[in-house]
Amino acid sequence: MEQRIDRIKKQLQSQSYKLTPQREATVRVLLEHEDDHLSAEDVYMLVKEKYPEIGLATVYRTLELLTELKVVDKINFGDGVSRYDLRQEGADHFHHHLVCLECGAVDEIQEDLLGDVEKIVETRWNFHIKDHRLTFHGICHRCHDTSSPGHEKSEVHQK
Amino acid sequence: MEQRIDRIKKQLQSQSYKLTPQREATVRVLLEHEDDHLSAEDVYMLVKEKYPEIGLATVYRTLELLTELKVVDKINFGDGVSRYDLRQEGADHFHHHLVCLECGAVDEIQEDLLGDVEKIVETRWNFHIKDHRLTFHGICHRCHDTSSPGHEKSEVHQK
DNA sequence: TGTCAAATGATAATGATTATCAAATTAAAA
DNA sequence: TTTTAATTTGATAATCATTATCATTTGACA
Repeated sequence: MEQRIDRIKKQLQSQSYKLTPQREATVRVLLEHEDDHLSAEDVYMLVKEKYPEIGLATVYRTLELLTELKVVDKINFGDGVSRYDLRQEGADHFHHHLVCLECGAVDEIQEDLLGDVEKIVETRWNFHIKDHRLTFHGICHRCHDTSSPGHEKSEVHQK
Repeated sequence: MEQRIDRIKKQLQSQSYKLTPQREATVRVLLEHEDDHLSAEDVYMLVKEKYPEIGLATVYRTLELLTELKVVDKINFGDGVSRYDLRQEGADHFHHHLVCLECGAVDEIQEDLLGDVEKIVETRWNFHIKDHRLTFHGICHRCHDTSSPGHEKSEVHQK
C-alpha cells in the first residue's frame, strides 16, 4: 500500500502536480476502501477523519484529477451520484459491475469478458475502443432462493 | 407510428394511467426522434412545439412513468444529464452505445452482443441478469483517418 | 529565504431534477 | 349529460450533487 502511494505520488510529480497532504489522504482512503464504490461525499467523510481541515471542494477536485490521470475510475449507476474506484494497477480494462435489484449490493467482475465483443465492434463498426462500461442489473446470488456452492469467484468483490 | 402510439396508450390504460394529451405529445416526440438520445430538456423543447402549455415538470414525470413501464430506457453517459430512448418494441435487450471521444456522436448497436457473456455471468457468478448496460468510449469511424467502406451496419444509428 | 504558480477552504452559484400545492382534467358512474 | 373522485398538471420552490469564485495558503524550486 505504501508502495502504491509512492507510485501515485511519482505519477503526480512527473506531471508537475503538487503532492499535498490532502491528495495523499484521499489516495490513502481510496486504497483502504478498494472494495467499496465510494461517492465523493463518502470519500470526504472518510478523509476528514484523517485530515479534518479538508474541504469538500478539494475532495471533488482531487478525485477529478485522479480520474483524469486514470488512477481512479468514475462510474455512474444512474442514481444521481458518481462513484469513484481506484483503478487496479496495470489494469487495462475497467471492471464490470453486477448491481443487485433486491439488496442493492454491487459486485465486481475483474476479468475482462469483453475481448471477443470488442473485436467484433472494432472490425464491424470500425470503432476504435478506448474504454468500456458494462453493468448488469439483476438478482445476486445472495438473494437467490437456491444456494449454489462453488460459484463464488475470487475476482468478485462484495461492495 | 400511430399504431405504436395506440399500443402505448393501451399499455397505460391497462394499468389505470390516464391518457392525457401531454403524454401523447411526449410519446410522439420520442417516436419522431427514435435515433436521438434526447435529454429531458430536449424532449421538453420539442414537445412544447406541439403542446405549448406543457410544463417541464410534466415532461420529467411522463418520462419517469414511461421508464417504469419499460416503454422508455433511461441512460446515463456520466455527463450529468440523463438521456431517454424509446425502447424498441419486443426488444428484450437494451442496445449498446458507442460514444465518440472526438466528436461526441453516439452510435447504437441494436444487436445483442452479450449473449455469451451473460451466460458466463449467470453460471459463474450465479447472477440472474435482468438488464444490462454496455457503453464503449472511443473513436468513431468518422473521426478515423482512414476510410473503411463496407463497415457500416444497418443496425448502427447515428445519434 | 524568497518567489511564484498551484492548491486550498469556505461559500456562493449552477443546473438537473423533484417536491409542493392549487387548479385542471380524465374517465367512470349516475 | 352531469357529477364525482382521483389523477394529472403547471408554476415555482426546494433539493442535491457538483462546480465556480476568490482570498489565502502552500509546495517546490532557485
